[in-house]
Parts: sequence; C-alpha cells; structure tokens
Amino acid sequence: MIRKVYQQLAKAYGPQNWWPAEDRFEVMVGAILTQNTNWTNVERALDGLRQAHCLSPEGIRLCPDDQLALCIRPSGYFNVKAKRLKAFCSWFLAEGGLEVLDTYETIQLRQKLLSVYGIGPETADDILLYAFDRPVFVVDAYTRRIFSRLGQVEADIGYEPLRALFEQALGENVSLFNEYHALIVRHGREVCRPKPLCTKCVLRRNCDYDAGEQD
DNA sequence: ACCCAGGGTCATA
DNA sequence: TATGACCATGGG
Repeated sequence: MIRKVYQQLAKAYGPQNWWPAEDRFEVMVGAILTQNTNWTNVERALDGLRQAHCLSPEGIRLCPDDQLALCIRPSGYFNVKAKRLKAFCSWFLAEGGLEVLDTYETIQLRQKLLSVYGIGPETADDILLYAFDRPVFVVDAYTRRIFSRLGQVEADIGYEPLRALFEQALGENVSLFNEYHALIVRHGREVCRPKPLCTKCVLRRNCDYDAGEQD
C-alpha cells in the first residue's frame, strides 16, 4: 500500500528535487524556519539572513537577537525561531561542525539533534534526511492526514509509530525517502486539504472526502 | 473576515 | 501522559 501510493504520486507529480537549498547548513536553517510555516515565507527569511551576511553558523551566533528576529520576520514566530537558530548554531559549532557530525551513527545523531532546543522529531528528521543523507523517513501532518483518509492509520497515530510504518515498508532507502516525503507535501498542499473539497485526487478515483466523513 | 502553512515548548491537571 | 496556550507572518 505504502509503495503503491508512492508510485501513484510519483507518476502524478514527477520529480520534486528536494531539498531546495544551496548547501547543507542552509538545509538545517530552513528546517527550523519552516516549522508550521509555508516555504515561500521561509525563502524570504533565508534571503533576509543572506543580505545580513548571517546565513552561516558564526553569522547567526554573533547576530544580536533582535536583529536576527528582524531578518527572519517573514517566516513567522520570529522571536522563538531566532532563539532556536541560535541554540542550534551554538550546538552545531560546539559539536565541531559537519566534519565531526558526519562521523556519528544515525541513531546517535538523531538523539543529539532532539536534545537541541527547538528541534523536535520532524525537524530532526528533515535534517537527518536532507542534510546528512541518513535513511530516516520524515513524517508530517500531511503524512498523517493522507494516510488516515486512505484508511491506513488512525488519525491520531503518533510520530514514531507512523515513521516506523514507513521505514519498515520501504526499507532503508535515502533517495526514496527523500522523494516520497516531498511528494506527500506536494499532494497535501495542493490536493489533500484539511477542509475538504478534494478534487483531482490521484490516490482514489473519486475522492469523495467531505466534512461528514471520518477523518 | 477566516483558514492554512513542510512544529515545538511549556504550564497545567 | 495528555490536552491547551502560545508563538506570528503572508497567501488564498
């Protein structure tokens, strides 16, 4: 089922070419900035950081809180996210940067990321998959919504159980995880909306989902 | 005007 | 451990 849905999405939408970023550090910053925020606003925030010459670990760490918040203002939650970026960069530099982080096993690296303020399961997994090329499947609200509507999981299934489900079904395959999560975001954003009106759903011939149906 | 977006933390019961 | 409040901008 999980593999079949991937085939359908891949055929319907084609290659997604994720993650949109110039380097690995930008992927990590983007992963924090995109929390509960759409990507176009994140790009504005990334541009703000670039123009202030703050799109680097040292740049962010040395940038005053209020100035940093101003740079990333368009991505929303700018005060919290400024703190989160600083916490992340302090950790990143203290760890010794990519050179050192690349040497850790995936499980260890995941635990380290989760210990950083502002980095929860999804953000950690975004970073692991898209910045470190580790075989970790990224679960998000779209994943839960799409597969609960398909009747595959309960609407309130936890993050880890859902991640385990995908990883077991797909095996450790970085490029597949990469593409699949991107396709889920694409389909969730454009078609599988919270408040129905699901037209042109490629996963069912007639996507008759509406408010009356169980989520 | 309302809903949504590529979540996470913290206080409370 | 399980909800709820809170964070905040920009597009549809």
